[in-house]
Amino acid sequence: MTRVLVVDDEPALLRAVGAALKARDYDVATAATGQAAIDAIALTPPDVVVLDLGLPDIDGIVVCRRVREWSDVPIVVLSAEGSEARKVQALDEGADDYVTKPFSTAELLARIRVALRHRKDTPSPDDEAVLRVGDVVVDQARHSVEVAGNKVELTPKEFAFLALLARWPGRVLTHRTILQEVWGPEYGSESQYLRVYASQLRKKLDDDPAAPRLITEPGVGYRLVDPAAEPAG
Amino acid sequence: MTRVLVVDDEPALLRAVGAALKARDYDVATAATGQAAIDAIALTPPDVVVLDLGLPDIDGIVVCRRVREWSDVPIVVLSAEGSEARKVQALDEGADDYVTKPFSTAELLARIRVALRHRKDTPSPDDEAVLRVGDVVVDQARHSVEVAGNKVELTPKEFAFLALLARWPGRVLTHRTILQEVWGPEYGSESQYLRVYASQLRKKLDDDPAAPRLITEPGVGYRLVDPAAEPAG
DNA sequence: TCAAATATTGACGCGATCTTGACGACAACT
DNA sequence: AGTTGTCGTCAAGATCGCGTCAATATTTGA
Repeated sequence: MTRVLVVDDEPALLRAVGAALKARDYDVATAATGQAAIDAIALTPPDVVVLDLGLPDIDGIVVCRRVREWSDVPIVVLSAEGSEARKVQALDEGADDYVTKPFSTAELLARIRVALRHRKDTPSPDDEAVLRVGDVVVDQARHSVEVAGNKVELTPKEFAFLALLARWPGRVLTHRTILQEVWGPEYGSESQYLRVYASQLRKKLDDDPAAPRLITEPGVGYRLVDPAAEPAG
Repeated sequence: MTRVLVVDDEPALLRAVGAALKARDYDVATAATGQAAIDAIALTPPDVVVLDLGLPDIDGIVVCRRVREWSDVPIVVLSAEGSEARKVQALDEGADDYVTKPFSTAELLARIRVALRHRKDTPSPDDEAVLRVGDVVVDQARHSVEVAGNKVELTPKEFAFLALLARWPGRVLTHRTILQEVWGPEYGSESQYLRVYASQLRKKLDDDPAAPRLITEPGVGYRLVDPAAEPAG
C-alpha cells in the first residue's frame, strides 16, 4: 500500500488530513516534529511526505534540506505563510510542491497524486527478458526462441515449458512445479503431458541424445543443462 | 540549453514570462493556441511547458490529456480560475503543477525549476510523438497514420491499439495489457475485441499475410514486427 | 433530433494446439 | 525371468483460439 507521512504539530490538521488519506486507502503515518519526521523517513521511507513548515523544533525548510541529502522522496509542503520568498526557498530546497493554507482537501490529494506519479517506477525497456542457456536463446518479450542461431517455432505451452526451464538454468524443476506453472495451479499429477511436451521440445530443439540440452531427472522432473555452470558435465 | 514552451493567448503575458525566462538563460518558445502547443511539443520537444488553461481553441485540460498520450514532458498550468474542481481535474489529467493568476514571477520560476528537476530524474523514456516501425508511421500528436507513404484512416480505438504496439516495436503485448491500455483498467478478458480490431487493422494496413506487420502470438498477444531489430525475420 | 461513425456482440468455419490412449523400451526390484 | 512403474513416442480425436463477417447498440457530430 502507498505510505504517506504527514508532518504537522497541529493535531486537528493531522486528524483531518489523515482521515482523508485513509479514506482513499493510503497507509498514513504522522510526525509532530521535524526530527521525528526525519527519523520516520529514514526508518520506514514513505512514498510521499506532506510537510508543514511551521514545526516547533526545526524549520520545515531545514527538514527539506536535511532529507534531500539522502532521499528523493517527494515532499509536498504546507504553509500558512504565503510569502513569495519563502515559497521560492522551499521549492529550491527540495520541496516538490507548496500548498498555502487554508487549502482544500481535494486539491491536496490531487497534488499528492501528482507527487506519487513522479515517483512511479518507469516501465523501463531495460528489463531485457532474454534468457540464454547454452546455445538456446529465449526472448520472453518477443516470444521467440533460437537454437544455435536458428529460429524455432514453438506452441504456447511448449514455449512456457522451455521458458520456465530457462529461467532456472541447470536446476531441476519437479513435475508438479512445471505443471502448475505452465498448465495452471489446478494441475499437478498429469505427468503424461510433460512426457509429450518434453519429447516435442527435444525434437524442435534438435536435441542430440549424445549431448542433450533437456535432461530428464527420473522420478523428479526436468532441467536444462547450463554449460556455463558445469562445463565439465 | 533548457527549452521552455510558454503557451498563452495574451501577448502581454507571453512577453513578461518570456523575458523573465530569457533573463535566466532559458531557450523560450511560445504558442498562442492549443493546437500550436501540441504541434510544437511534437516537433521540438521542450524540457518543460507552461500552459495557460484559457486558450481560444482547445481547452487547456484537453491539451494536457492529448500531450500525455505520448509525452511525459512536465506541464505547469497557469489559470485565472481558482476553482478547486478545475485544479484537481488538471492535475489528474497530467499537469504537474497549477499556478493561479495573478502569480509572482519568482514563484513561477521556482516551480519551473522543480519541474525541470523532475525531468532530470527520469532519464528519457520515449517522448517521441512520431513513431516509425518499418513503413508504418504513427503520429501520436495528430492521431494520423501512414503506411508506405499512404495515409490511413483509423478509428480512435484502432489508433490506440496500433500506437500502443508501435511504442514497443517487436515486443509482444499480452491480451490483458492491450485491453487495459486501450479499453481501460477494468477490461482484461474481452479478447474478442482484440480479434475484431486486429482484423480491421490488418485490412486497413493492407497487411500481406506473406509479409505480415501485425503478428499474432497465439495464446499470448500481438506484436508489430520491427524490421530494424530483426532483419533476418 | 437525426444520421453517420464507431463500438460491441453473436455466429461460424478453420486450423493449430492440446489431450488422450496405446504401445514399446528400459531400469529397478522381486 | 517376471513384474512393476516410469519414460519416450506416436497418432487420432477433441478442443480451443483465431479470423472473419454481420447484426445490433452506442456514441458522435451536425
